[in-house]
Amino acid sequence: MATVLNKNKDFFEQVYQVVRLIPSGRVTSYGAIANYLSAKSAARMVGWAMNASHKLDDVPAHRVVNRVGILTGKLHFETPHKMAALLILEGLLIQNNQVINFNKHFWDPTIELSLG
DNA sequence: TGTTTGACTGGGA
DNA sequence: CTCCCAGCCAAAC
Repeated sequence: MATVLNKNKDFFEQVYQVVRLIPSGRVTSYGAIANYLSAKSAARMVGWAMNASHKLDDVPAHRVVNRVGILTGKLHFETPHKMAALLILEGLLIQNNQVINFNKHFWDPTIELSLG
């Protein structure tokens, strides 16, 4: 089963569904989500979608960082330190706005959701 | 209806 | 190694 998601929904909703599947203590990148949804494109759209996810409380946007593991979206949270704080509570190490051992905690939807 | 922007990414200089 | 540029595509103006 390659698609646990409802592709009939809007692009934004597709992004939300993937983000909701990210386990606690794990992180992924905008590009990874974009790659899983519409094949290697619109990484920016994922970020744009997250911007509209504020109204939703089920979308752990703090688990989505850029390809290097930097919390680029922290400034869009309620408070700048909110994003890092949430990740730290989940057992991650944040230093200099960046996730330590990012590759170790990286959660790739293309892998995690296709092999399942 | 056309232009600008953006929580990104990869490649080149 | 750091800095710059082009591509990506939907929403906002």
